[in-house]
This record gives sequence, C-alpha cells and structure tokens, in this order.
Amino acid sequence: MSLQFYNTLSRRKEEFVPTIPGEVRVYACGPTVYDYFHVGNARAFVVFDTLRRVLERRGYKVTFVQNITDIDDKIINRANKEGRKASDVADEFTAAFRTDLAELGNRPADITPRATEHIPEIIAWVQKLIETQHAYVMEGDVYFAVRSFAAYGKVSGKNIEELEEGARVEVDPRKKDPLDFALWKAAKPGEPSWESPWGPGRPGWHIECSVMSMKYLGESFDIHGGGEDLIFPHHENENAQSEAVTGKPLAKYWLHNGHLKIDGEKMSKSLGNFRVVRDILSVMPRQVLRLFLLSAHYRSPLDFNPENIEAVQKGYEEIWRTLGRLREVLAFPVAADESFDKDVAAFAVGCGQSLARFDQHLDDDLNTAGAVGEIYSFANHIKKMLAQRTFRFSAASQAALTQARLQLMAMNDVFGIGEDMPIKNAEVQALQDQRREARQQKDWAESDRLRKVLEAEGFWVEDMASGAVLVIPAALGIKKDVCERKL
RNA sequence: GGCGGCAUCGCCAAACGGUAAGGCUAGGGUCUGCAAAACCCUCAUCCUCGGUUCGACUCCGAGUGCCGCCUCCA
Repeated sequence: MSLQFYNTLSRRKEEFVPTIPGEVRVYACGPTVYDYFHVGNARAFVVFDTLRRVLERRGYKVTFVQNITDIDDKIINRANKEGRKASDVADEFTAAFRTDLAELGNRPADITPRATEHIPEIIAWVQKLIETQHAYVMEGDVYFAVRSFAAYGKVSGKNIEELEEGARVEVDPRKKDPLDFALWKAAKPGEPSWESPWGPGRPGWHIECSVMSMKYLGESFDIHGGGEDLIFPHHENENAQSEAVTGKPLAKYWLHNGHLKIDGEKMSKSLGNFRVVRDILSVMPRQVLRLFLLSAHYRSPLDFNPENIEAVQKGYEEIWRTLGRLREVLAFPVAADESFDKDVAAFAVGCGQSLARFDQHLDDDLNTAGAVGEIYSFANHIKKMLAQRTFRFSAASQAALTQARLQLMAMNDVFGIGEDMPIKNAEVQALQDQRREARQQKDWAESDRLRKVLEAEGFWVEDMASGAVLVIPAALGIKKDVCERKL
C-alpha cells in the first residue's frame, strides 16, 4: 500500500505524492511564545514529529519547518501585566519551548523561523497584497479583503455567507467585510513596533506563517500541519493571503490533529484546564507521554486521564522489559545445542510479518494506534520465544534475537521512545553471578536475599523457565497523582 | 443558526467489502524452591433504521448521541 494521508482540503484520504520526487517539504505550526506549552500543544508537536520520522523511514528527504510566533497580542498582554518588555517574554518562552520540546523527545526542526526576524519579508508581502488589490489600508492598519479572493473558504470548507451568519464577534465597522482580517496592525502607544509604509506597527497573526513557510519551502509545498482548531481562521487566512498572490495553493496536503481532552473537554488555554508539559515530564517519563499521545489516531480525540495513562505506562514497561530480556539473553555464550532452531526459524518469520504490519499502519494515514498495538504484539512475540522451557541460545537464536532487538528499537525510534538502558555496573553484575551460584547450590535463603538486594538497587530479577537468571534495570515509574487538578 | 468530525468488548483502540488486531482490567488454569515474570484459556457482531452488494463494522441515506469550529487556541 502506498502512503496515504487524510487531506483537510478534500476531506478524504489521498495517496501521498510529493511535488518533487523523493523530497517532502513540511511546515508545522509552532507555538506563540507567551507561556509554557501544554499537553494539548504537545500532541500536535509529537504527531508532526512522528510524521516527519515516518516520511524519513519511507526514504524521503524531509525539510521540516516549525515556526515560532514571537510577536502577538497575548505576548504583549503578558508583558504589560508583568511590567516587562514583550521581547523578554518572547525570549523566555522561546527558550522554554526549545528546552521542553527536547525533553519531550522531539527532534529539532530543520528550521525554526521567528516572526520578528522576518519583518521585512512580511512587509514586502503585505505590499504585494495591496498592489494586487487583495488588501487595503485603513488608518495604519492593513486588512486582507476576503471578497477579493474567490477561493476563500477552501481550506475550512466554509463559505463567506455562512461565516457571516454565524459571526459571534463584534465587527470593526471600518472593514469592508466583517471577515476581513489584519495583515498589519498599527502600533498603539507603548506597543512594540516596526517601521512600515503604513506607519509603525506589527504583523497580524496569520501573515508570518505564510511568509516564513514560503520563504523556506517555496510558494507551494507538500504538507502543512497543525491542530484542528487552526483550520479556521488561521490556515484559511494563511492560504488566502498566499494563494491570492501566487495563484498556487500554499500546500498540497493539509493535515490536522484532533484535540486532547481532559475530563471530556478540550484542553485549552482559554478554558484554563491545561497541564504544561514541563510539569508532566517531572512525574512521568517522556516515553509514556509520547506513547499516550500516539495511542489514538491523530485525528481522533484523546482523553488525558489517569486510567489511560496508567494503561500506557504498563504497556511501556512491557516494551522495556522485553528489551531488557533481550540484552540479558544476547550476552549469553552461544551453545552448540541446536535443538531449538526450528522454533527460531518460525520466530524470525513472525518478526518480518510484524514489521510489515507496523509499516502498513503507518502508511495508512499515520495510524499510530495500530502501529503501537503492533509493537505490543511484537514484544509479546519475543517474550513468548524467550519464555520457552526448551529455549536454547544457539548461533541461530543469537542471529534471530539480534535482528529482533534491532527491529524493536527501530520501531521505538519511529515514536521517539527509544532509550539507552542503563549499564549494569560491576557490583550488580557480581550480585547477579552470586545469585546464580546460590541457585545452583539450591541455597534459597541466600538466593532470596540477593534478589532483595538487587530489587532495592532498582532491578527486576527474573528466573526463566529455561533456567536463566535475568537482571533488568527497572523502567522509570510514574506518579499516580499525575492527572490531579493541583498539578 | 451554519459547517465539520466521531460513534467497535468494563476502559483505551485497530481492522484493502468477505464474516471483529492489540493493550489495560477481570475470571479460570499451568509453570515455578519462593517471588517476579511467563504461558494457556474465557469475555463484543461492531449506536438505530433503511439502501447498494453474492457478501458491510467497512460504501450510500436518514435518525440519535457526543465532540469541535464559526473569537485567541495545537
């Protein structure tokens, strides 16, 4: 099956065909930096980070751009409230964004352009819109004239009449049409501003994304992504102000992720029911958070609650445990006993089938829920093999298990949940050896004592049916109160 | 009021139109010096009603319910 994505433009799944064969240009909406980002924001970031990894896994050369909107009403409001400069607020939360994103396990985008570093380009684009009669100046403000762009509404599937009927906001009577939106805002006293042909001011909300995406990816690129709440007005307007000038669609595929919910409601800044990622990561490993965010299809709603998190936590521990067992077993000396090799051959076939299913899920509109399910199944496949009473570590098992381990790690990498397992130091290794000795001597008292010592040191001790003794570093746990209101 | 999305086991969540993955939980059992772990078994006919089809969870229509967007929002 070929790669498919659900395109907001057509409202259906489409085969993915990049404009330039072998290359994919992706623009994902980043944050407005006026606060730490929350788990709902993180969902979008993780989804599009995963999209990028999947595209690369598919062999594409990916250029991934994620903007930072660092000039905006919300930033100015916060700065005013705290009596500081807007740029200080923006700088602080830009730095926090980068830190938290790295902590989350996202790879940095290839380019993270900031709005304030593209003012000349923004002004130039606004001028083009004025020249082409798509925008008009009004007392230092510049507005985009939605009626001047016939395709207005194509991204969100709305039309101007319907939008006007449903308008819930008081309109500025100076505008030609209630839906006209600001490209450039005249500065009020004390606000940060830049010189422009229309007087001092600053960019409107949508223009920076149009200008920066086209600057780095070209006038028409492959994928534009973001949360579904950005479809209207943000992406609609982005497209309008771009396509009005270029005559080309800004992006070929528009992908939008569903909302994260909490207590059945959308998690959002305005509702005040959000948890910032910075805090969440202090109580659970990033792997658990990522696995949770990817446990539903990206377009489905997903509820952030303790039960769901706990189930994911257990699932992650199983993946970890499997990797731990593999590491232990692969350290065994290879034996000449090949009596188990028939089972090993069947096992290897199963591994290949599992990988095929994994990729099929990802190809099908980034079905991470299915792919995550396949990881669990695959881990199970491995554990089942290792648990056989008749298990023998021959050259064949070594080869198959080495391959399986690489495969499992590669699968984890797609979701950014890979992590190096701590090395067991000499002391732990010695305890493990002593315990094996004790068990061979049937010195159960000593054996039990050593297990307790190892467990206290943070290791899982497992005696396998085949007689092997495994000592695995315990996975990091989460704190139960992770979803409590107080956090 | 307009537009859009979703509706699968107690919970989460998949499934080219051919007769329901997986995880969590629960119950039963096996293995084990103990413990942990593991292994085996059991547990849904897919919101309702129509239609298309040899055949539909999977397509179409209507209804019901939930969510979102129409204002800043990932």
